[in-house]
Amino acid sequence: MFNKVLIAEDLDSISVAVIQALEMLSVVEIHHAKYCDDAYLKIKKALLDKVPYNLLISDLSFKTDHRENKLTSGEELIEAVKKVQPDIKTIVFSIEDKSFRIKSLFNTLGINAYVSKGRNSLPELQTAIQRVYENEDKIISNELSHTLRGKSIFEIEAYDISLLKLLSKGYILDEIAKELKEAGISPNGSSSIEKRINKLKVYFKASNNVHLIAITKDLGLV
Amino acid sequence: MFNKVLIAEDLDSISVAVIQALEMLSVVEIHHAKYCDDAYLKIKKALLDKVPYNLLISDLSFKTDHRENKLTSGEELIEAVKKVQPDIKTIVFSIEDKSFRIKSLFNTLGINAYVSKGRNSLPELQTAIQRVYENEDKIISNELSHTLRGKSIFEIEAYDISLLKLLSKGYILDEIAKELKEAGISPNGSSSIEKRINKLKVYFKASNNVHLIAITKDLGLV
DNA sequence: GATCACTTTACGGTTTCCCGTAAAAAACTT
DNA sequence: AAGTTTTTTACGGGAAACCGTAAAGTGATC
Repeated sequence: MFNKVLIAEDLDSISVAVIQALEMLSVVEIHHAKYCDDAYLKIKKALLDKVPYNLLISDLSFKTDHRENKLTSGEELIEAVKKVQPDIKTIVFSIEDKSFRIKSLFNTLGINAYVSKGRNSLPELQTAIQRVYENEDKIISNELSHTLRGKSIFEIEAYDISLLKLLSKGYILDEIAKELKEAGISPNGSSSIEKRINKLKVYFKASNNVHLIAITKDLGLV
Repeated sequence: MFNKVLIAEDLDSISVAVIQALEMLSVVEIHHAKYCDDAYLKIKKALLDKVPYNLLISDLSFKTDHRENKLTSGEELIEAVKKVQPDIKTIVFSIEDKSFRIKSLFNTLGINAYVSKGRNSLPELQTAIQRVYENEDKIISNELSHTLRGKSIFEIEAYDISLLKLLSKGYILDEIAKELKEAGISPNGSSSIEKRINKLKVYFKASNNVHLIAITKDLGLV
């Protein structure tokens, strides 16, 4: 089993449970950080001292408070950590359950497992740790695996997300067109953008732009 | 100390920690429900058996899954519980930190304490339980008390929330007017509604309706 | 009950959204 | 290379949002 594990989790109510779960797996060294910055520093320090961590278990969202932090999310933390220690194993333990976001965690960050906080997540987390230790990869906890399978024909792409983001910032069509042109993204004619937004409205069964943003906000796409 | 306490919390990672915290306060009977419906049934059953709960500690948001549930949120649960057992003490333990929503919990549901899940929430939860036991009321955990003080001049009322809710459902002005008339809420002239939405746009610095909904969604108002 | 302050509603003009159609451009086929 | 399909862009008309102003209603005060 892993002998040195770091947990990045802000909620104390969750971290105590995770620590307990790790103890049951007889991990000897279990460390915990409440802020991403702290977690990053611990990993760098351990690396310098030649006693690096084998595994990082991280949440995605961290509450903001009085403290100024460079790294504010699990994504940022993992990205930064992988730069200094590419061989570290990573498990994301988060409440997030939107397939779009989880997929991108595997693809862009190369995490080893994703466990969704839920009604039976502690055992799932334990088996995920076990399987990652045995060098398995791309592990998704039970509760989620079904939602990730049922994929829709119409795949939401990064382009659609940018449109939704710009819309949610209050931009009007012409402004979005201008923005995309400057960013070198195409299609960028206001008519095409209009059409694409229309597709999104059909797909999400939204009756207008306001409705569309409300729905996609709920889904965590923006 | 309370001798019979019910915890309504879906995440197992959190409930084990809360149970532990209660044990430290030497609560003898600690029960736990992962679904609002289960919690409600437990409370009703205990009441019938003449061994009622003294305290309910509830989360606000519960994940949805395959199971069909009547009660889907902590608010609904507390409202239902208070109808069958008005004297029960209630503490909300949630990640929510929007002053508007917390205020309404005290005012409309009459909860006894609110503890925000955070970096030091377990001790805060313990003292809250202690103080509720000593018949103190309207307790707000440390981390939040400051944010609730700094109040704005323009108070967002329930009326505004309904407008935003209807907007986010994709309703157009005339439809909103119609809806409000049927619900007996006034003002309900489309012009007044327009003006009110305009005030909200100024207040939230939104450039149009889409932007407004994006912002208020982020704030958790809708 | 007349005056004043404030709220609610009505109305009109401009802008943007919404939606269909069609032209232009690009990509693909043979 | 010519034809076909698909994607992108352009255009136009009607609906809704946007924004200012004016009228009608409401309530408090004296």
